[in-house]
Amino acid sequence: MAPTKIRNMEEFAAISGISRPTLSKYFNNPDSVLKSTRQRIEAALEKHDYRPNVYAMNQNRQTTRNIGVIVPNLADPFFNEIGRAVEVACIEAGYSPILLSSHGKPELEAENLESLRSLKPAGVLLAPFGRGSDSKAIEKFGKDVPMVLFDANISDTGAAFIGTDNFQSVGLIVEYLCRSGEPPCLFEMETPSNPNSIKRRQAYQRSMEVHGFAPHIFQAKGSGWDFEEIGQSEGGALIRDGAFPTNTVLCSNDRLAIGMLSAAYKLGRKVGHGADCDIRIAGHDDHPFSRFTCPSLTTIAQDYAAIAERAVSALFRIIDTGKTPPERDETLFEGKLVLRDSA
Amino acid sequence: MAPTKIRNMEEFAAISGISRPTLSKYFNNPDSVLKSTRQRIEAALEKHDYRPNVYAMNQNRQTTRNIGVIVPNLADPFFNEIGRAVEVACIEAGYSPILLSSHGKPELEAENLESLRSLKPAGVLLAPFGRGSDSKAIEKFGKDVPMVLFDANISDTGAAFIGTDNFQSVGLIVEYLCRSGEPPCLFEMETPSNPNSIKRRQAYQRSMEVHGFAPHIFQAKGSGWDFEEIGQSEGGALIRDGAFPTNTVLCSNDRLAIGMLSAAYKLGRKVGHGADCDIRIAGHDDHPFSRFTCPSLTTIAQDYAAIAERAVSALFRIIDTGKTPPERDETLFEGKLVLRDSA
DNA sequence: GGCTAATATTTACGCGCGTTAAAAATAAAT
DNA sequence: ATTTATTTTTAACGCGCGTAAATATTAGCC
Repeated sequence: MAPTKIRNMEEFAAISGISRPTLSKYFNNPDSVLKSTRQRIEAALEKHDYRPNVYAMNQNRQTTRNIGVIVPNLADPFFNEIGRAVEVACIEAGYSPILLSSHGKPELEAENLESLRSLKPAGVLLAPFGRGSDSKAIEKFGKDVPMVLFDANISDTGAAFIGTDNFQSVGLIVEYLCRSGEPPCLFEMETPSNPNSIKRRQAYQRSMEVHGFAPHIFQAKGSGWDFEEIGQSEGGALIRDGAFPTNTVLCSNDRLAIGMLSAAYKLGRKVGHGADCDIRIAGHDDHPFSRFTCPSLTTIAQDYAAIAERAVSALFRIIDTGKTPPERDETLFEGKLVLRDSA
Repeated sequence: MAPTKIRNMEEFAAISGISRPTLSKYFNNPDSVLKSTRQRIEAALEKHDYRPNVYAMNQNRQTTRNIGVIVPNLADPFFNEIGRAVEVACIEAGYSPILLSSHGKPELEAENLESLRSLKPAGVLLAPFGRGSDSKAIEKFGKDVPMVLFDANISDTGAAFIGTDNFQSVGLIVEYLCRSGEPPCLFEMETPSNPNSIKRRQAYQRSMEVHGFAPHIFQAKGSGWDFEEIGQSEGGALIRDGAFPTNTVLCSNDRLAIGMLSAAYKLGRKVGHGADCDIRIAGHDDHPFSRFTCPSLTTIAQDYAAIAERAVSALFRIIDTGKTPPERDETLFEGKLVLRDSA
């Protein structure tokens, strides 16, 4: 905020009385210089408002302080929240996150990886599509750049995977539903784009067996990311036709459930666990809107914060040590049951 | 995808038989070289997979091909959609959009502007908070970098503003509500963070006068971005207490309406325009979820695509001509009435 | 005060590309 | 074929900073 405009580090060195190499060290790591000189630099910084040229900084550096973060779709509140959590964790660690969304298009995922490549990121946090992902491209990328996967796993790809234990979480809600009423049917996509869906289906089947019930799985046609639409049309048709053998439906994710709740309302079916209710509907993910559905949605909350924190720290361990640990870290956090009115 | 790894433009010049300055021209604007040489370059590019170093490219350039896009909150589907539309328009124009979210925190808006500054963007598209924005910082930024505002206006700031005509849109829905039933009350935030809210209040008042009705405005306490929560608690209390003098409520935006619908459901009030309904609720913005609320929400759809296209073209006109037009472009697009079941 | 270890300065080179000016080559026009 | 306009090549410099090596300075500790 001073009258003097500083054009480069040379000038700032002259005006601050600190040598340029020392300044360079400071900007790359403020703690790498003596406390007294750091204070001198920061005092001068206050007065003269100089910022090093980002492009010149990164040009000669083998690795920048950029962290790429790629999620399948920022419009999906789940990825928005977890993306945000990851972003914050990176900033706190002194890195510059670059958050990219593939907007629901798997081909954009590979493109995003390529644009990241030219930014020479120190590491990448990737929530892959799973099915639909160009897994070879991702694997190749992971060999060049430190990469940690989260939310959805691709086996043997990336240095680590952090996600939610679908077997635990689905087991939890199936157990609750069985205990509190009729056993649930499962409603999911026919060709789920997300590998978690597959895990959840398996978990559902296993849990039902454990409780001594026959699993009933209903798969909605259609693909893409319009889950609410599909839940409404396909799920609504199933309700209307009385296709569900029990009065309880577990949806593979909240967005399907939201669509189905909408359909149930239109059909005049009362959803909930009250004596006067026709059907129970539950979801998975604790979508931000599930508190405001009619009725509010019983679901499983994933531990965003823990997943983000762990994914980031796993990545930084690799970046700091400079080598991937021999054993691939696969950490699964537990989901928590969120009881609301719909089931 | 070739075995040879090219390290820099010099090597690529050698291997492709094109001189380095010509390559440099090509990468900055493929159309600036002769068609025949362009084809030669692109043929070589296919074989050898070289990409110029982004950092070295931008280091000496006064202006990059980066376009900064800042929205208040990407978690809000409205900004997500319009941000995405703007992003696509930039890519189509051959620029690299950098989409930043201020995550609902006005102080992050200024920070985002600062981080953009060091990226030397060719231009910036900003959807400001309005109230809460550091309008001086924004104005100052606009003097240094070509900047176009969208969604929310700040007078005399930036080279242009593109948004929705709230007077038209609110007039439209008020007219519909008056014509089809009891005149609407207005439900809004006490201290709206968005200047559109203020415009909508004024538009509501004027429209009610035009139709010969007394305006009834109800303001919810609370601030921040948890509109659904506020709509549910505050709006729900108003319904419960019978505070609304008519049976129709126009919410200042869909997210408030979604919260209010949730509250109405909990209270057992039937929402809609049927004879058996207790209350009508309408919104504004055509939030992606408003099709799936219970009942589906009657609202106003903004023309995202038109706003994005116009904002981007206004910005590029400035960038291309190198100077801001003498007259500040203020374009307002009309909203469209979306009739659904809630009102 | 004297010693050692840590830190800062001086000097100098290189990164990959933008950019310019003059010379050469090519294309377009007559 | 000749002239003219346009494009490409050659050659060379600079950008702002990273980084290395040698030297000078400072800090910490008996």
